[in-house]
Amino acid sequence: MKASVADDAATKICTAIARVPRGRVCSYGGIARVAGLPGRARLVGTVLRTSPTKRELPWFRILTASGKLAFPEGSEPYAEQRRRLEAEGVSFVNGRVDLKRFGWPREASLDEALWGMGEAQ
DNA sequence: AGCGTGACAAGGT
DNA sequence: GACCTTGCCACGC
Repeated sequence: MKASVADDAATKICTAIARVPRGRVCSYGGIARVAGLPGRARLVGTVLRTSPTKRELPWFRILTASGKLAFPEGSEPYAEQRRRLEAEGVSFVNGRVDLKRFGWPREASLDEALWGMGEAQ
């Protein structure tokens, strides 16, 4: 099978996504940072879009830095993601999630998250 | 090999 | 906040 997305990077990204706790969310850029790939938010999107293993990941806990879902409002994917998030307690206000409240990692535990990945500078 | 596209983000207006 | 512009870079054609 084709490794597509720089295999290595994809693995790191998937690992990072898998770490987002239930009832919490993380931005694409946040996942990229935790994965040790700062500035590569789009790569996270590419992985989720192309990776066949996404079924096993909490892909619905990933959203944009502004707290909005990446899918167009009204689309089926949007509905499913929002349904899954609300099912685990993540609330929406005006179509967006308050990252200060449901975001992960929290500022205080960012270091810990990076250490866990063994990617801290 | 070149080019448009995209499940993004940060900075400026 | 909303909108634009620029940076990013893997993918497909």
